[in-house]
Amino acid sequence: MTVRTRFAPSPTGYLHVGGARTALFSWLYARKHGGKFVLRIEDTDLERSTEESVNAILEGMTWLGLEYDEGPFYQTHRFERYNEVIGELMEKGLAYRCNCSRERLDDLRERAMKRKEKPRYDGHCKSLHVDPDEPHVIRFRNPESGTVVVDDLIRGRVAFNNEELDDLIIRRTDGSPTYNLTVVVDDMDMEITHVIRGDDHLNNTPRQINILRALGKKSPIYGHVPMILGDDGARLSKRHGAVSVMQYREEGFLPEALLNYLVRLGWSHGDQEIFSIDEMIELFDIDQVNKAASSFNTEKLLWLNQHYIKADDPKRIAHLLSPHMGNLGIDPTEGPDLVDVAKAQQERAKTLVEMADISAFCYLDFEAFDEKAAKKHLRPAAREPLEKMREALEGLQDWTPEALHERVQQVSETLEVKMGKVAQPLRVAIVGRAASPGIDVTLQLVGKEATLRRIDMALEFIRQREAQA
RNA sequence: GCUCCCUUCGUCUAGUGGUCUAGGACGCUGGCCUCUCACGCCGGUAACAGGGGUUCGAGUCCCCUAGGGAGUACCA
Repeated sequence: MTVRTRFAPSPTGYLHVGGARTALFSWLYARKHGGKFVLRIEDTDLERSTEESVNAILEGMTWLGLEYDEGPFYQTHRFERYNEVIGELMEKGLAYRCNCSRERLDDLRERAMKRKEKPRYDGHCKSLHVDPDEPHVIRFRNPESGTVVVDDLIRGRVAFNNEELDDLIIRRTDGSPTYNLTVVVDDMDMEITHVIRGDDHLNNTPRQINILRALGKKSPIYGHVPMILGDDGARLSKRHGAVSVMQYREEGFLPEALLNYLVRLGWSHGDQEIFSIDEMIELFDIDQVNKAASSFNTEKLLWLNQHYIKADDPKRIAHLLSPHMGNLGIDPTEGPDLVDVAKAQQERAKTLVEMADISAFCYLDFEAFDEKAAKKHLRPAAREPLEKMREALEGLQDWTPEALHERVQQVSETLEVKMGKVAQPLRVAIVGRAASPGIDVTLQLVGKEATLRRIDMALEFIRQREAQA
């Protein structure tokens, strides 16, 4: 049997991390077993579905590299097929027309709640004849007794009593099919073998199995993955910051970091934290996924992101960094090679946005020195070291880290001070802040011209300070 | 309300009856390294929701309680 899994989002918003993880698990399962991964867009809710959402979901999947083998299939293109199946159920007496008014239904629900019972449709129209020409919905005739057992890959055996279920609507008054019918038909037609989806669907599963049975089909294997909560343990929502996958890209995250974070949320392989895509495919197993919901922890994602930034090829980092430099109004071709910058900053940034921020000095003069840094390092005592450095650098032709390092060292030896006494003021002078890569590399990236100009700025700053004192 | 699901450090998790005075990771924190920041290295902090059973022995099996979550739509 060839494994076939699917991801079936409804296009009512962007791709969020919960959906992305479900898609990842589904994708991994298919990849692991040499199967196919199908993408299906569940857009039968014509009111809420939008094309922008479809595009946002597709974009998110592409960014994460979760490529699908078939699809995207759109449910709105398959209404004819759904009606065919509904017709089949009608013919076999497994579905019936119902013209109960909303008022009657609301009343029914209210009374059941009052009696402390689960609200269920009472089957009022089950044995009545409803004229096909008058407005009506079609309901599925759910078995009245017996149990439905779901052997869930993650939850284990879960049993439901048919008494708890009611005759659900499978076609609306406007003729459109409803979710529980379309999933069943699609999973059946697309020959989905493993349905891996969010556990908010666990309660729907027995209904779907019943429809499948009525159609004389075997049900697929289910795996209901728990949901993801926000940092605070509450349900993930917009107030938790980035929940949209694409927003993580904008915030400077690497797709492999998000993927690695997501795969470890609810799943583990011993003590291993870092997984390449190939390792995930090899080691992941859906039945080892935790049953409990887990909280999204941005701190750990940040750590993983830094790990991947550190480990990646500087050329790729530079490539990904480029647009973030652009966001700061910097054209990276007008200055040092961005690859060298990336190489110098790889160990210093948790995100590409942060890397762009701490690298801007390589391309642009800053407006002002960081207040704290200037106060501490651009003081009168720094004037002499800076003047000496300026002299030492002005005549330097060989602007390489080695030569630069030597000059800084020479100046500190001449002045008989520790290297920090020279390097720190110099750093603040040319970077504007107190932190940067090694002073030699920093000098190299800034370049001779800007270095001398900025040292002069710093000296002027110190002079003014002396004048004020 | 009713049905279903869940419960190990703050967070992600290991743990499938004895090797658990509960391991790893993030975070936080002490130190080392050091021209700054970061990286790296060494150390510390912190958990089996509560209560009953079963068993020679329970984080691990069963029951109850509590607390979370989902569903209960002519949404998906």
